[in-house]
Amino acid sequence: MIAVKPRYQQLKDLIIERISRGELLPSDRVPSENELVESEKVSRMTANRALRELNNEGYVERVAGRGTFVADYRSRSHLVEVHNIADEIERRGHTHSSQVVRQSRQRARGEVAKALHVEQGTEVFHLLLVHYENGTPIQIEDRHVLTSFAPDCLAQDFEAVTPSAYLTGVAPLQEAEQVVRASMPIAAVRQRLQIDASEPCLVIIRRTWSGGRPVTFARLHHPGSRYELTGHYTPPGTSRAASGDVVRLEKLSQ
Amino acid sequence: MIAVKPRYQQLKDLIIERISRGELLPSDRVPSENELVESEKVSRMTANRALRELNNEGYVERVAGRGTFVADYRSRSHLVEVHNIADEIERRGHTHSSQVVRQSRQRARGEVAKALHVEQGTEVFHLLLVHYENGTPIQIEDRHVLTSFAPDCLAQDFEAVTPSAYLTGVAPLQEAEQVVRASMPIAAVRQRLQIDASEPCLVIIRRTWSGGRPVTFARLHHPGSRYELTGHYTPPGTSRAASGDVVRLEKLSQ
DNA sequence: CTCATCAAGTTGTATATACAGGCTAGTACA
DNA sequence: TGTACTAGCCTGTATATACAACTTGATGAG
Repeated sequence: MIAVKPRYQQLKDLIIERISRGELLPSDRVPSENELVESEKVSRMTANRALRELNNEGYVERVAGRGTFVADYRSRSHLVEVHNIADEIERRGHTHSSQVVRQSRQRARGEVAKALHVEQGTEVFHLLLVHYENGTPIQIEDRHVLTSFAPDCLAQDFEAVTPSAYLTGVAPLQEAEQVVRASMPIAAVRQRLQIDASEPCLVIIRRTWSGGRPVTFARLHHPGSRYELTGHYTPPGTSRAASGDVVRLEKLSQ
Repeated sequence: MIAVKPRYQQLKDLIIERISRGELLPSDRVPSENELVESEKVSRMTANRALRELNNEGYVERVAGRGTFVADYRSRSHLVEVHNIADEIERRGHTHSSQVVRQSRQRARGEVAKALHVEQGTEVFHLLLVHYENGTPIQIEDRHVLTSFAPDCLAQDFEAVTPSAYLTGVAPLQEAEQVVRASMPIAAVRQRLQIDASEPCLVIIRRTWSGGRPVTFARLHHPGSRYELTGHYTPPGTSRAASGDVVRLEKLSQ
């Protein structure tokens, strides 16, 4: 695209860039329309359009009389929905805990190498955790992460901060792809989820991009009898105006 | 909400209303900005904002130099993603067929009445179909529809036109809610899907609204070994501008 | 000290105006 | 006949201006 972007788009890019770089953190104040008029030499209507669209897209929250503020990741349902399993459980009023089974450096092969777009044998981090809701196993998280993306991955305490929360902090998610399946688990999975041989698993296989390339690949196994995936959709035109709170895809986390 | 809506929102509502009523059909021309200036006594910028937002929300397509046109339902990935199973299968280059097992009037009770917000015992339509991909069963569609929503439901040939396609034609979808589960099916389901007792099902339970109230409630059973749900998400700020084609939730159909 | 009032800054909306650029149909010209 | 061009309509953007409504903090009266 050689054509110059319109001015309002340049303003949007400018602010998204500052947010992505962590220069502006959630709930920080974003330059007001009049400040943008001065600093960027645009008319107020142009600044208004930029901030208004960023608001519609979920990047910022605007309050008449107060100002414009960087939206909390949590409320950014347009960006990849960032619920980690811990939040999800706590929102239900239950207690979350997790146990790290494996946290190691490992050579990617087969499916993993392919999913992460790396050569067979490339070193990646491997995490294996079991998440519990009120002491009952609810998810096995089997995750591979690009070493270049999160170099300090081995030093993290993932029983204190979930991988999802950690990875979100390392860099903003930009794209996600997931597959949901129903399947019978192997014995090792059954044992960790404490389910019997007749119970299926809801399996989510998720790949997440940042900076244009896949950075993490996760397989999440859930006991079929204790977990379900819910989604709720409302089109922008209708209830956006009415309720103001649109949830696009619940429980899609990193 | 007693407060009057802003003028640009009134214009949007006006046009959405015309589309919903079928007065404006896909690819029909929508009044131009200047026509709205005259007929609605607004400034061009206000008309511009209304049409621009309708464009962003997927209701219309705009072409500089030509005009504004009602978008094809199919391309409205913002509204509830309207893939019916037949399209999905044909896109894979396979052939779709279906068999109607039951198509009747029935009294709603229990879960169905609750889901559709009607009294126990209210008459609703009940559809039970099996969908096949290349002759192999891929989905059992167990659907209940409000009689007031689709009065001619019993007269339809659902082996020719899928319920999803029919219902989309009757009125536009406005809201959808779904739950995805993995579970072991009962014998009747196993038999219809031609699977053995050790195979789980991916079950989608979906409720769809139109005009502010639930109009259809569907339970979709898929063989776990032959079906998976895929989703791909790209945030608006990033690839919207880049690719221009954002798919929000694949395979979510009515 | 407390409460009411007010000023300043902010967003939200609406209008008038202007120019650039895309598309189409009809016209003029060869 | 056919081609080039242009007038007219369309969207897309940008600016200047105006007023309303909301929020906060300061100021002043009681």
